[in-house]
Amino acid sequence: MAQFWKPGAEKPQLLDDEEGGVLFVFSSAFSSSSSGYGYASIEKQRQRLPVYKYRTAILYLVETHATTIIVGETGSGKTTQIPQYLKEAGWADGGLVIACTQPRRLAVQAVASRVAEEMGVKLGEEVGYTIRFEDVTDTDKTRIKFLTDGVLLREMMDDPLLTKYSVIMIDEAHERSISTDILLGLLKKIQKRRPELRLIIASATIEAKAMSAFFQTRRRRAVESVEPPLSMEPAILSVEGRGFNVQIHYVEEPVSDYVQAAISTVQLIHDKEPYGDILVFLTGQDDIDAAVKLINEEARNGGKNSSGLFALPLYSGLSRAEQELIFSPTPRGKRKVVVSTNIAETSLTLEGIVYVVDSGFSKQRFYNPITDIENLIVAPISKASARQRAGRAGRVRPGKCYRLYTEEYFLNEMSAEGIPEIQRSNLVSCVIQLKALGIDNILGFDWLASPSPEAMIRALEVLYSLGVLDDDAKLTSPVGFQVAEIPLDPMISKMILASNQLSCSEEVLTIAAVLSIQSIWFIERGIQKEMDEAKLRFAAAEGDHVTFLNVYKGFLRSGKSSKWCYKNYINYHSMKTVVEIREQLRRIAQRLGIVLKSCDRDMQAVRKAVTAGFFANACRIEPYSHNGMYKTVRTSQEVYIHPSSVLFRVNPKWVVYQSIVSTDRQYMRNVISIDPSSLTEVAPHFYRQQGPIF
DNA sequence: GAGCACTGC
Repeated sequence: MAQFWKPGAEKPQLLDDEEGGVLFVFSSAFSSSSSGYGYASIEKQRQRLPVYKYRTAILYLVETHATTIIVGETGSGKTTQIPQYLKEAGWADGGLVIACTQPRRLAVQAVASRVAEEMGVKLGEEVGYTIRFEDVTDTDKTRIKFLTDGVLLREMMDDPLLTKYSVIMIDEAHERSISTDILLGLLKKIQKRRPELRLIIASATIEAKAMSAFFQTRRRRAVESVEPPLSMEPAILSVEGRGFNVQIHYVEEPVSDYVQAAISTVQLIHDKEPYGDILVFLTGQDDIDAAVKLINEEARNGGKNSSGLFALPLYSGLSRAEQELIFSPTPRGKRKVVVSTNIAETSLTLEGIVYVVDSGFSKQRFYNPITDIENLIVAPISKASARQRAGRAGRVRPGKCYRLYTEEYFLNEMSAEGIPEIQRSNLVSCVIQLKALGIDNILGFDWLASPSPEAMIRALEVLYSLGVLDDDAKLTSPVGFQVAEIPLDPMISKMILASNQLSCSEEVLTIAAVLSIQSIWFIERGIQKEMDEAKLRFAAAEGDHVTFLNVYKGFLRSGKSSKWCYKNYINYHSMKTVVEIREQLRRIAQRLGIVLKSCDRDMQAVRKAVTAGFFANACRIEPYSHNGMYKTVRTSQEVYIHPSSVLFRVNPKWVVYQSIVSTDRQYMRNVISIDPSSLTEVAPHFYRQQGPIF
């Protein structure tokens, strides 16, 4: 491990961290020159951040090491300060740019505007940001650029060595999103070609050792031609956070029902503890709605200990108004309980939380490459997640965290880190992106965590069947390159390409945009009947895809009205996103030479285009089936049409689906009826191999 | 008869 201290400075201490690894900590503040901006109060605030006393150390490490790993808890100020330190030290001189990536759009925007404010510059000039649909940068002026890691990956398609950047900081690396993992693998490759490029990997947890081992190049010797010599060995620096102390409580015996246990714990806190809001982590909408109802009923029925207690749900599917409720300050004499999914673990930060109740579970995605199905499964969280959850209690003052599992379980059974997303997902998009960047040997790629060979092979098979890869697993021309250019699931991209010859690109672009978001329907319990009736107003006999076209037309006709959406139980937010994605796709399609044409009422063409992308997901209803059982053509799996589909209970003989959700049954989502002859027509190579099926 | 969370030229 890298050992460094600045000559003449106090020698840093080596400390054992709690996982038994060695960390590098500086024991006293380093002197730091003022940056000279005329904002005294902001400058003072900056200096109060924990990261400030490491300023000189960070700059020295970045100068002398190709890769610097910074472990810093929330509140250390690393995200906003380090890019500024680098800029002040001259890393953006000569027209170069300092990049800092985030996994989420909101974080990119928030951090960029904060940094622009601190520097006293207009956002979009010296400090800018880029997220999908929004490029707030100026090619000539922007020196510090915040962006999502997905955008940086896309930028590599045009500039594989990312030559305009002098330093790239990958933030929140511990979250291990697919994009982060791919990016880190590629950046390691770039480093070999561009030794002058500096990487900073910022992570909240002590995964630093694994990360450091990954960036350890075989060539251990330093590059000595430069001064000071550049070490290829990663440096690790730990920066403390600024959270308050959180006292952890465990249950003595394992609980059997964590919803019930969470409710009792909330009541216990309300009964015994001083004021302060409570955040409860459960797994999904079902659990959450049930818990909220029970807590509020107890409070209303005048349970003597429950007065003043009120509970609110929090999950991604909530409307704007419901979300605002959660962020409004708690009235005096009241105690707010927010019952949330994982969304409150990383994406949203609630102020005023003093108590956290942690069920120890979350819903996680798992991919099975054999069946090619992604499942959502309630699974135990990792120690890292548990710490993150606990930390939510210490933002305003010292707090308490009640874990609904035993200490013994936490210490001995809970895994240190979660399984990285790349090992839990379908890899088609990831593989095509690597192929487009010229990485031909996917199996031999230098992964931070290697996906299973089965998953990689499955992805290669799917891409081969789509005609995106050839026999040598190289991108085909033009189809492969075109599909890679479109920022969507390759099956959807293939559907768009097919629409060109079928003269229905206008319709298919709309369908593609809708298929690439979660759902356009507004979801609320208790009003199912009204919602179903509203859906019937748009329902098309062909299936969900054509229904989406009807909704989109209606939305445009209403003048993109939010009222119209509300009246029709359609998610206004989703529709706005659909319009944006469609516009982006329209531009890309035109660049790819796709002629924008409408097929008017000829839905045959639309069905054929959908089939050209999703032929591998063809299903036939079981003969004499009275419960709507289908079998997939490829693997003969039992599947059913999802109750949210307009084809639910309609059960046409042949369908293709977009995806499968797996609960007690395997449900097909987004289903369209097809003519089986079109399968052999659009994918003869695929259906000839499968043997006689009709 | 039913939905963890993010994200992309």
